[in-house]
Amino acid sequence: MSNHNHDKCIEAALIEATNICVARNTRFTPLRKKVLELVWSGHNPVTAYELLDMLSDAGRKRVAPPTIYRALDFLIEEGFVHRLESLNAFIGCPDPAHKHHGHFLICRKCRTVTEVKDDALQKNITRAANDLGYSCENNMLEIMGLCHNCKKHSNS
Amino acid sequence: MSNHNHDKCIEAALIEATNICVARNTRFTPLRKKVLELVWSGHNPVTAYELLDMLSDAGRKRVAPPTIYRALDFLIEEGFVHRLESLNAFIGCPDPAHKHHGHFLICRKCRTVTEVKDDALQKNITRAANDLGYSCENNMLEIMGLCHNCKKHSNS
DNA sequence: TGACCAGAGGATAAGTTATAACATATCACG
DNA sequence: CGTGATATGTTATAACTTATCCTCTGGTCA
Ligand SMILES: [Zn+2]
Ligand SMILES: [Zn+2]
Ligand SMILES: [Zn+2]
Ligand SMILES: [Zn+2]
Repeated sequence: MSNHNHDKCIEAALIEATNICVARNTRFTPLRKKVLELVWSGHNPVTAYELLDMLSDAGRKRVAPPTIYRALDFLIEEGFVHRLESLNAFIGCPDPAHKHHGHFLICRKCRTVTEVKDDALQKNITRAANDLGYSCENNMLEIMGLCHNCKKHSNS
Repeated sequence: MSNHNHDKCIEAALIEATNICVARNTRFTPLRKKVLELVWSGHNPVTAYELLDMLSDAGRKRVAPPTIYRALDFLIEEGFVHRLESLNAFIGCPDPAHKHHGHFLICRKCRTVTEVKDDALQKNITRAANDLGYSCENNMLEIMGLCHNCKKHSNS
């Protein structure tokens, strides 16, 4: 992710989410919008409690966990956010318009997360399930390693 | 998994673990053995606290969470047990002799879990990571759906 | 207009999962 | 034995998630 203008990422995510909610006639309330914006504060996963703190810092009076979890439920339901199971954390989806399962690359050093978009891989996964008699309704893939950047600059 | 003699599964898992620990010169203590046996009580995932209850029921005086978590750490480290991230639960590995990452099929109805052993799939995953500049040190794939049996007998 | 209803979100509490920190027991080995 | 390393016990608490109840608001439709 290096040094890009991240404001653009945030803005684009918010605009796309807004459009999708209009199209679906779902309610993109100020709270939900704010939480999505906070999720997009970086290309790193954030936990529910980090969001809680961020939201509380942002002028509002201290909010309680259910507030965050409800907003996240909505955002996940709409496909704006994915949950990273191995981290108990959340990350914005760069392509919420197309329904898909979450496949992620996670850098163990800098914690940058990149979403994998690979149709061949998804087909391969579905086939593997079918081969063993299972249907594939949902699947998650989380790959832990070092990102390009951290590989270069590090010896571990 | 249907109706097999599950005692054989348990016995085989314990024997193999014993052999591996002898070969590696690691300590397969009574506690660790007991926990592995409990993990293998079925082909379904068990949570740490379920293990805690089982262990406590099994005559011993009530044990505390760290006891279970430490035993699980060991069993996972040795490859006898995998952790299912999406369920916060644990399951025995049918092939601990060969190092591999955990790829699972999980039936959302009966909770049976089947481990996928598919080298082509693993290669595909590693390639997908490399394509995006990441190394793949570790990865987990969890596929949720219906097993063969539940597909037949159900309408949902 | 005003009764009604559904959904969002605030407040409180509790349930579930996991670890920190420290004490003690057991084992391997000289 | 004595010593260090590893394993287990004990207590407390952190971290994550959900249930429940209640109020408010905005829309629907006699
Ligand atoms: Zn996505
Ligand atoms: Zn990195
Ligand atoms: Zn395995
Ligand atoms: Zn099933």
